[in-house]
Amino acid sequence: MSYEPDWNVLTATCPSRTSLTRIANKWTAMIVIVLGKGRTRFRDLRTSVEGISGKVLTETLRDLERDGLVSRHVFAEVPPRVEYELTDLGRTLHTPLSAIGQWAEAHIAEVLEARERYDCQR
Amino acid sequence: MSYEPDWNVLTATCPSRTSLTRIANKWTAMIVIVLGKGRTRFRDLRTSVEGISGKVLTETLRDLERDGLVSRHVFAEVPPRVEYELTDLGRTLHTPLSAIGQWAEAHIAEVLEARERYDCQR
DNA sequence: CTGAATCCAGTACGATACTG
DNA sequence: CAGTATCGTACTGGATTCAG
Repeated sequence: MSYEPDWNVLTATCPSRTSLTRIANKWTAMIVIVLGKGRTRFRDLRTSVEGISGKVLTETLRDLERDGLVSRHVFAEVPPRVEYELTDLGRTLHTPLSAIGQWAEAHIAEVLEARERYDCQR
Repeated sequence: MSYEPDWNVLTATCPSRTSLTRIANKWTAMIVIVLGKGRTRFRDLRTSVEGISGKVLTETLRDLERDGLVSRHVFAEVPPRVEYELTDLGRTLHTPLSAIGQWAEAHIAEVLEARERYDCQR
């Protein structure tokens, strides 16, 4: 009922394409996967998502907040503490995105074999 | 049974991270979504995935082929005809990736509202 | 600790021209 | 038609520094 067939991610100018661009992204995927475990502070996200820089983490979280997928909770403390959490909308995205992460982990052996086959062959 | 908990996309050096990087990508998502409908020639992919350049389409298809997700079928004709198709492995990825595409289409209204709220508020 | 602001290298991507 | 090659540009993303 809420599905609107007018939206089509394959159409260059469709707004849903901009949304796809944001969520079909490795950083978004990993952040949402971590946030799926519960409310998390900035620092812990930084260490959980290995290799992400502070800049990219901040920017990605801002974008996710703007799109209504993540909520930001600031505590008036010293040192400051900021926690991030999936919104209801964000939670609906958690399942599909963690499916992607699990696919990567479950099928990496086959992918590595395929790469070796491809690379040798030339 | 086939799930290997040693693999973890959150670990920077884990091979599964490289696989995630490839598949958690807008072009990959759209190409796999189109290929899910069946074997497709290069030109038709080019027009189905609106806005993709020939260069990026070629490069992405090569990478997908290398990872064993897509197979390439060349016909010795003039003018040349090349068709692409999901492999068995690629087909296992089609469901999660089209779920992402459908999420983008199904929830774009909420996302747009959230953006408006966020942007006005500052 | 959070995260804004700079600076800069590397990459992604598009446009164009050209080949078989 | 299906590429390849080249080029220029815009964006991604890391490192560093600084402020609250």
